[in-house]
Amino acid sequence: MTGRRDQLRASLEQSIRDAALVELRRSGPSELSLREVARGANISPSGLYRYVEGRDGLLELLIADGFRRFGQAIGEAIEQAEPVFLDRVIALAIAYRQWAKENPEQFALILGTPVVGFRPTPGGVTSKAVLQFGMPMLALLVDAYANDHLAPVDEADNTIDLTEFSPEMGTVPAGLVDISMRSWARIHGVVILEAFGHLAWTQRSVEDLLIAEAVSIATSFGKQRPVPSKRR
Amino acid sequence: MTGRRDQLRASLEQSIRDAALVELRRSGPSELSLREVARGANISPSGLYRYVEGRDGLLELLIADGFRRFGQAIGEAIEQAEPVFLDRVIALAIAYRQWAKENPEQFALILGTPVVGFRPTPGGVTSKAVLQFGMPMLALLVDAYANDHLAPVDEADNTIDLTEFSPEMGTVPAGLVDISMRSWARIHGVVILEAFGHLAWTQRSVEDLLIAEAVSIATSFGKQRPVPSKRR
DNA sequence: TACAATACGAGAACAGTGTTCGCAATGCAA
DNA sequence: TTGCATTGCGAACACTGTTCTCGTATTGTA
Repeated sequence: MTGRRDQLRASLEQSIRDAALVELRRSGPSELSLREVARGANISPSGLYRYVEGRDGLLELLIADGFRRFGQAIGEAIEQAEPVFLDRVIALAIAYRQWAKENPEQFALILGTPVVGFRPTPGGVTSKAVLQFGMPMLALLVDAYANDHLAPVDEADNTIDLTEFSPEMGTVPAGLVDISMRSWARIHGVVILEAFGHLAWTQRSVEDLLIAEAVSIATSFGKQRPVPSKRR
Repeated sequence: MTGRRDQLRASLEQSIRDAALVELRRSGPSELSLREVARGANISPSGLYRYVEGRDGLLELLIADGFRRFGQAIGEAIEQAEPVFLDRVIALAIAYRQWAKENPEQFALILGTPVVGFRPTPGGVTSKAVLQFGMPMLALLVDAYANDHLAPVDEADNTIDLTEFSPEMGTVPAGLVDISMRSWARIHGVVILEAFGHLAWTQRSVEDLLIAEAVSIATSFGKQRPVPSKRR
């Protein structure tokens, strides 16, 4: 099982992962060069094909890794925040932006323009990672809903079966999924505009903008409670 | 002025534009092939360089064209809507999504992952086109504000000088620019998530989601007025 | 009209890319 | 030790963007 061959293979797989990440950070998603990765991993270009299914396979590796790390960062940020809906949404938003700023190439790789010719394998590594990514955000809402921190959700609406994606989540009211997607879209909208340089023309603080969005999300969907600083 | 040479040049320039658009629609932004465009325009690859400054120049052409057409589509949609804030925001959102769906490659080109190695020339074609793109959205808010359709905006806040970008707009309260960016981000967030396939896992209607966002934007920033269907 | 200047288009060439194929060497199990 | 699957490599192929050179065609001018 752990013969010499397996050890070498494992170590080389790691080298390739590392070299690919380095190369991604240097060149961006669409310019990622297989030959350059091979050089970084001290292997011939053709030899790379024993470990990776061409360029698309390498990208799938990086995409899965990106979703996994991004989701983990978000999950940790939410858990470390006070167990209050508003605080958690703000923590989520800030963590979302921070990860995007710290990993711009990987952020662009997983949530930017899809690399054409690449379709994630239905049951493959990517699909699983995408769920690991999305679950902390949905769980935040499911938790808040269970703890009665959310404004009433239309339960009469049909429910959505998520067991296929996340067994422990089970079935969830469709309204909750809508809220989740809308909240995600709002945070994502600000972050991706900034990440791709479309807010560069203004001097306004993007962080302030993002926090305003988070507060707005929390007050829109959360139970009304007095906010100490400002009231409108 | 309009000698034979100028005619040929103008016609070939058009051919190149057309061929580039066709090629973009076929292959996507990062795979756009200069040689393929040359083939489509019945010219040699090297001959293309008499008309276009390499691949980046060709992309700048397409980016400028995309921003221009996108902005125009949005502007027309807003003008054709009833001169009511809510209606106009909904029209904006729907037009935004529709253009993205009808021009997916160009949408990805102008608002997706930036093509690395490409930086828009400061005073060049692109910068101008970006403004043509953004102005209808900002104008929508400036108009609504002037006509007293908006909730009070903090005027004590400093104002932002836009004469550099748009002479007729002049200086605008910073709060208005913030609202504009936040509104844009909310619509953009939904649309780009859908465009890049991240909402494919759900069966919920993205159009419903988007309209809900538009309504929420209008009620957040607009003057309160009774809404016939639902109240919360 | 004749000429020089300019613009133009094409072809060859270069360095780079992803990918495939066959061949030798190596590790492993029988 | 023998047989076999795994591994890595080099060569090759068809591409790519870009540059350079070299005739040709068009233009403005003398």
